[in-house]
Amino acid sequence: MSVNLVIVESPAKAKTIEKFLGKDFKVVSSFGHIRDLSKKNIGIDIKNGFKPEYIIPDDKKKVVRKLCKEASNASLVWLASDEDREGEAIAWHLAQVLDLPAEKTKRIVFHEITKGAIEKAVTSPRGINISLVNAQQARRVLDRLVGYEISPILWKKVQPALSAGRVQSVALRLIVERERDIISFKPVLSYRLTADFIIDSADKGKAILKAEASKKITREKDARSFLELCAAASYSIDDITVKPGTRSPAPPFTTSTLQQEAYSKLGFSVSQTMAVAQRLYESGKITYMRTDSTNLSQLAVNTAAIAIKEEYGEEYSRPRQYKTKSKGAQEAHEAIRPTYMNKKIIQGTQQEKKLYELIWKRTAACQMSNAKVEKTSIRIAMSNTDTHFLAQAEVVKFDGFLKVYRESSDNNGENGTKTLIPPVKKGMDLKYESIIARERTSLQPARYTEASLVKKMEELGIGRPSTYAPVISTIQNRGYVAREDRPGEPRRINILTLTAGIIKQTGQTEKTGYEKSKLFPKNIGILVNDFLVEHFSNIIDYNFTANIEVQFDKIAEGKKEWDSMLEEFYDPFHRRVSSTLTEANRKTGIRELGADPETGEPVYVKMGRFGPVAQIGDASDDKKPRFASLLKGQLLETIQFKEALELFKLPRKLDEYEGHEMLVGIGRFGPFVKHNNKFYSLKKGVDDPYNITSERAIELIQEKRESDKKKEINRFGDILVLKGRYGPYISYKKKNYKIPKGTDPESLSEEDCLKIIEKNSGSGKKK
DNA sequence: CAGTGAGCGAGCTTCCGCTTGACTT
Repeated sequence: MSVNLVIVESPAKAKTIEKFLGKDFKVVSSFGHIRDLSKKNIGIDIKNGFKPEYIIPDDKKKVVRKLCKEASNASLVWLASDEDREGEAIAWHLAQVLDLPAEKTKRIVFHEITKGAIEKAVTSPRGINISLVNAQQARRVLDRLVGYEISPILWKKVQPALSAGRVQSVALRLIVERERDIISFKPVLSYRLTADFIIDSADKGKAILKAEASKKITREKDARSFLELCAAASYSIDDITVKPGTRSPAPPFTTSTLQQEAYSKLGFSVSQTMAVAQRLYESGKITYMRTDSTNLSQLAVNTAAIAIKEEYGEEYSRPRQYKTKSKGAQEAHEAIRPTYMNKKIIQGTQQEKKLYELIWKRTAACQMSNAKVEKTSIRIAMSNTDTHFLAQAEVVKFDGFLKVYRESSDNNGENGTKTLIPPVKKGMDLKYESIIARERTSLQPARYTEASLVKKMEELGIGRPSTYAPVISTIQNRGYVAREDRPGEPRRINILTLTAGIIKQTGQTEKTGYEKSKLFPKNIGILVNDFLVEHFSNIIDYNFTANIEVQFDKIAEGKKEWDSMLEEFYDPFHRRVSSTLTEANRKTGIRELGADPETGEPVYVKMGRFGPVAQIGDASDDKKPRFASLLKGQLLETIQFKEALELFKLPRKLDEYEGHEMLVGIGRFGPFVKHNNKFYSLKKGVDDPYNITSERAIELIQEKRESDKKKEINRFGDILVLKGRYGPYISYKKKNYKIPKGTDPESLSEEDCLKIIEKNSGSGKKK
């Protein structure tokens, strides 16, 4: 009975701590929260001071049973959940559920998992801070009220199974508003004026000095007259300035910055990063990966200094501590760093190695010296005008942290001036080799990537490290947004080149609007957002979370009662919920685009039951309107009249072939020919469903039959033995079955196949 | 998987933050 029981949130943490504390202590984990609001009704007794109805979720019952048993065997229980709002609540729920008497219970906290920190924590226990717990309850209840009162309105007024919430709805709003910025964006044309000057020095030979003119030009006419001026001018260097500067490293990783850098440097999605980091954490290679803190333990700072001096030399080491500056940070953990800085490389999968290396480098860099740079700018005057050219270069004099880590920049458009500056002197005369006026367009606002959305959410203080990845999944799962690529469109760029006094005009095609893995809003997402902006503008205000956080802080400080805070919020909120339910119209996003040239009937687009549709004519007793689904990527908001009419040209009938009609259409997987109930895909970039001929369709059918024949190993009536991408398999009545390992697919008889099918369909539970 | 576009209105959907497995394909 003389055992000390320590309860922490994470099992990996429990394992480490147990080692530090010795055999008088048993350390177990609660696996996060052990109780939550009931899902029945709303889980809150609103009329009774917002009393929460807590239940233990099914997947937590086993843990709780175990904790109960351990607690009853212990003489002292140490609640060591994190030192933030959620952690305090976990401790409180544990005390409640495990029925721990006050004299048997101690609350301890530590911010880093080091022997010293834990030993110190044990010497200074405290009680549970009920004000902090109440702040968490207020947070939890408010989120439930918002989510569970608004979502059902969407089911009635927009579509079933949709959702709204304090965090997800703001994330969605960011994406929708950015798309609108792009839609209304008008590119501004201008000319970029660059020159290559020749430097001829006796000892080093010919070199090129690249420079850009100070002038802003928007019209081709002006670009041409400027080049004419250039042709007549003489050039000389009239000023050289050299400025020293320093660059300092970025702070160590938090969840959000890790997600951003893993995305841009390694191409990991946000959820992928978290999954890989989780494995590194569980195998003891890195510290906890869900954190908003940039704090490093003293131990980490010291070991980093040793590792850096050993690897790069004394002059590269510069120990630093960082202060967290993000909004609403709760600082329960350290920054994300390697557990052991002396391990630069680890064993593991490719992904684990890459992510670990990234974390190691970032951590090392933040404990390294500043880089010293020298910025040189050279001004080149023209003899016949005030306009001048400027050549700029930056030379790294001492690399410092840049030796291991360079943070990726957001604006991937501008490529920094990497030009080396040849030896030049003030007053030197120059000759140009070429001067180019190149047309360019201003860049449209950038669509969010998963990673840049996380960055924005963190700036606004919405979401927490543990929820960034899930929220991004939610808005995709609801069909509000999709991660997509866009091929971009070619655009003709005008170029004027001056060489040897002669101006030549040429052109070049550039790709504009190319997008890779960006978040695009979908029609239903836009409708939901607009509905929420219209009826719940205060909830999806970008400052809503920041404002209520101030209230939560007051509760945490004991300066405000949590039920009265909720009442102040709920009364006007619920009135708005009721009035929206009775008054708001159904939201379909309907737009009338024009009149059908054939019948004169109105043409609409709107959100239908199965997605966005175009419609010709109105429904009446004797007439049905015609419908056609919008194509993937077409928005109700931007689709043009002509594009809508195009949709009605499909499906299109072709000639008969082998006694069956051929039909061309566009389905979920793109354009197809349907023949005798079988589907044949059109070739991407080759065939066009609006113009494809019967001859070409027959060709496609025959090609597909040929390639299917090659896949076929054997056939018994309905049962097919086929060669697939992942090896041989059996196909029967549109279902596929794995062939057991070590079986020769050629030798399978009909009976064998039936056995396999029977065996595998018996256990096939469908979700 | 390649359509549908309506309804008598059953019964369901949904939030945010803590934390990891338990299941198959």
